[in-house]
Amino acid sequence: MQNRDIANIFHEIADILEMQDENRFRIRSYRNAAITIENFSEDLDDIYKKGALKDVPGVGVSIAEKIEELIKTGKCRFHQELLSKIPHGVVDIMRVPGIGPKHAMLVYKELGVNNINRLRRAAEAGKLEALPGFGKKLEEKVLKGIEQLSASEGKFKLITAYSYAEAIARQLKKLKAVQKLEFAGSMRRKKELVGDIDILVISDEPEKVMGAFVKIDGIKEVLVKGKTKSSAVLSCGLQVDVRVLKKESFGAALYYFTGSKEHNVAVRDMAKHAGLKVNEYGIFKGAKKIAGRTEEDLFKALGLSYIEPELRENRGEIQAAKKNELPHLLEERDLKGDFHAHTNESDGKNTIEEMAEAAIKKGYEYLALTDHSKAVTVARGKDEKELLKHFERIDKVNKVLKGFRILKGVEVDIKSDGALDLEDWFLKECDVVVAAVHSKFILPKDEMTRRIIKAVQNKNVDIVAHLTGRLLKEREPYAVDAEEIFKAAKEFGVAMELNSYPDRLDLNDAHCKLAKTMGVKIAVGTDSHSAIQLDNMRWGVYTARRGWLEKSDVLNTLPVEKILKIFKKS
DNA sequence: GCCGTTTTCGGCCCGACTGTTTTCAGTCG
Repeated sequence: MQNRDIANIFHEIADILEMQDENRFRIRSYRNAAITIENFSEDLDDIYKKGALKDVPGVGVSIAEKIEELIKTGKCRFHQELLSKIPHGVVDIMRVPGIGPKHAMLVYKELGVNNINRLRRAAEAGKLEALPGFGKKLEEKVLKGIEQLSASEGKFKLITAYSYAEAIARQLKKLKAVQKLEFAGSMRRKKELVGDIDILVISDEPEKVMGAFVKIDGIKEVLVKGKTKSSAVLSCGLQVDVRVLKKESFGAALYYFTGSKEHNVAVRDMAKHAGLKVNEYGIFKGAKKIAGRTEEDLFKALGLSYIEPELRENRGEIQAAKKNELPHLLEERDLKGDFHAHTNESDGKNTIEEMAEAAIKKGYEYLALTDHSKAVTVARGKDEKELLKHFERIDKVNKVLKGFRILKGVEVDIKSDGALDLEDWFLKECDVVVAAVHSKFILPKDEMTRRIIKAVQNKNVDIVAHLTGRLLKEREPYAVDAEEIFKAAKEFGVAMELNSYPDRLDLNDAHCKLAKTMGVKIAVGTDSHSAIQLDNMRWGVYTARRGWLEKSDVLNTLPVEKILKIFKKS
């Protein structure tokens, strides 16, 4: 049973308890546990075997027992009992915007509505209007909500959200009334997938900003329009929230609306114990406001060092900030090169020269060209002989480049038994060997893990690329024991790639943090298939930052001589 | 149901907007 499945069950337990109007703190416990589990990089299965379930934050006696039951039997009696009272479909109803636990329970009890389809029929028949607490407007809202639900199902890749958000920001910034504009929310925290765009604006004329926002290009429907807050849905299904604030409280609002919710709750809890109140207008000691203008002021007032947005997930950053032990996060300008790029030799678009030129423009000292090996036929992979010829061409280009070096590399395929697709004598000739899986994604976890570890053990391998093979919103990660592979990587001095391709971001943030604590070096690479894609490094750096990585954790912050020494074949 | 530099019991974040209501409950972030 995967972490994801266990988390889903705890979410559902929380949902049902909510509908039953249970103690809200009990509900929160299940919710917290679910959130922790879905973000956990280690498999609960393994933690259970180590007997360490209760070390997981938010997991106590009761939840640990349920996890054990789920791992052993695949089921949880408590969950089943709850479901016998309130079926799946009723819980689903709460996904309709505007419908919460109270309304969902009401329509189930009064009208027997037990799924979204029936809810729609009931609304269309005008049956909701008559219910206590409902009315004509709420009924209309439900119908709209159901429509919206199917349109906006799922989240958006960070890169997609950015492209929409930046377009909206450009339009809003044209207004004189807009003095300052910032993105907040999960987008500012650089989560790989985001559910909506949060925009904060400083203005003394909020009506003008609200008025202009709801008329912006690309808006399909306005959901809420208030004095200082409006929400709208774009035709792509992405929701945009805009809030207008005064200068004096902008820092507090930016902090508040950046989240995460879990981080905010923990910080406000801490502040409360210190006799302070934190809200989106500032920090208050009694009635007196002691901070609010900037985020820096806020952290100071809270006795914390500044926490970068990417870290605000309540994963230990608050404790670290108290002790002034936060990491100094990686920045894009720390990077001196890129270890993963393709040319038109295999499935890339550009030539050796064009790729080098683009890397030089980025200010890099080196770029590894790592075309595919022969087994990856769809990518026009090459054999040893062909790649040697390719290397000769690279040598020629290198001769005329000054202060820059193209590293001769390959992305060698890891075959299903863990053997490499190219012979050792050839791999020895390479400056950089990147190894990766490109086929048979469906192997059982232990086989896949063994397969990759076997590649790690090959003396010529320097980096393992895109460990889980996931494609965001398209392909699930394949089953693999990251911790075991990191152990091997540490032992054999192999680096793990953080693939910056915006659809991959593989390793993910949790993997990065785990690798760091295990002392495994990370290579941030773009896997570029064209010159322009070298700019994708940005997305990898964001994920690295979310994974607490510092300059010293990342291999391609080193100068080329050191890199060559590290990669030197023995 | 979880948790502990005040605690093993008594706490557990905070405000805007909406709709259905005449003062507030529900939902959302």
